[in-house]
Amino acid sequence: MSLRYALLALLTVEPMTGYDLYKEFESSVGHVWHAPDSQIYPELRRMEKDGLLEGEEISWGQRGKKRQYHITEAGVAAFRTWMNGTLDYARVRDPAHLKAAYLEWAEPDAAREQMLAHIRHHTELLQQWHDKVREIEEGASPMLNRRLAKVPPEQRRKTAAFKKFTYEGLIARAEQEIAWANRGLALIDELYAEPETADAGKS
Amino acid sequence: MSLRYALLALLTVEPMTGYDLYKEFESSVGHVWHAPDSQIYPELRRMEKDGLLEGEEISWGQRGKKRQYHITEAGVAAFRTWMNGTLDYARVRDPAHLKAAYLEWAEPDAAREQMLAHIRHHTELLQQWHDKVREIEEGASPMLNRRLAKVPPEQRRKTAAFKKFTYEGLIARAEQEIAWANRGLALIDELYAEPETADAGKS
DNA sequence: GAAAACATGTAACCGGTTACATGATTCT
DNA sequence: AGAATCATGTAACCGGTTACATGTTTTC
Repeated sequence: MSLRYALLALLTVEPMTGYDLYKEFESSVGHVWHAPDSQIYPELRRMEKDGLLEGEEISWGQRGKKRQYHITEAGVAAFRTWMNGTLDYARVRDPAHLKAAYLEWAEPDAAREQMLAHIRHHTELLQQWHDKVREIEEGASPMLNRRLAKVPPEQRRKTAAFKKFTYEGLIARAEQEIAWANRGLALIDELYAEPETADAGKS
Repeated sequence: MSLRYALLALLTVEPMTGYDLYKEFESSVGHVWHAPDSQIYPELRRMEKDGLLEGEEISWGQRGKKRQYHITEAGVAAFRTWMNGTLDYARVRDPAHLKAAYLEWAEPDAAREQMLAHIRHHTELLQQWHDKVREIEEGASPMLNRRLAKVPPEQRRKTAAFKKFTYEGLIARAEQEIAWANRGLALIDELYAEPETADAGKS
């Protein structure tokens, strides 16, 4: 159900179309919550039916039109309620660590490749998140700037600080994952390249 | 589809019933991959149909019976193939960080409570994982011991090392999450308890 | 004129969750 | 005798993914 609140979060800034929101899910919010367009459009309809949003047909060019949604008071209240409530944490389900636990079943090169893939994956994320933090620090994030413009001055510091705090957490996590995978590479080397204990016995 | 491979991983040690496997999912593998019994039983049936397992009716007490599954050669091959292949990483979907990004919408106490809940959650996990590592180090893990007994001597070191490596990664992650939430608490205090800038303006 | 971007959906499927349902055995 | 544990499922639902489908507008 977090998709709904991610959408509400964005719509507290300004009215948007499904496509606008989808674009945001490919960049800003997409860094903490991903959603494909095929999930966004129907969810917006449901949210409208539930009174959290109001949609308005807007013409676009000659024949085209688009539907712009703005958040209702009920929507703001729902978002606030969600923000004040507690989350329940999902049970662990982590394919990378599941595989790591049985890495003795993989060929040494395949095992190394898993660790390298883990590093590549998290390095990419790290890059994105670093860029985001820099954007926030330089005041170069369009979405955040529009949000800040809407918010009373005393709140601006908080708004920016929590965004930065979020990305810093993600960065620390990615760095940890990279460090772990590097330890994995070292471990694989240690376990498989042992020249002196020349035990030729093979299974 | 990881459930299937988690089940195969366990069944490489010895034949088990659905209930045995379910118990393991509450303790050992459950730490990296959770699954409820209602998912395990039908999956075992499907795996049998796919030739990865063979089930055998075993009588239990007077009238009772249970179905014990053992892995087939095809099952071992499928597991090995999965272990040698690469994983694709799911897109980020992280409710805790999503909420953190908009924490200015929560009451200060609610914001603190989120951070405390984050700390509590990860402290619990940390506890479990530390216990697991200790168990591995002391050779007190029944499942791992049975696995080690089945494996050729040269492999034992690897088998235990990768388990420990996995848990150490989870521990480092949990510690990082706790550190992040503590930084969050400090940030909330800093942002909300600012006595000198007595800006009485409220929205 | 073609390609990229804007715009909005439906449908089939899949993995996972929650609730329901039942009964046997073993332990105290 | 009753509780805990062993044992095995079904069914409804839900959130998310992938594929399909279509058309407009803007940019090059």
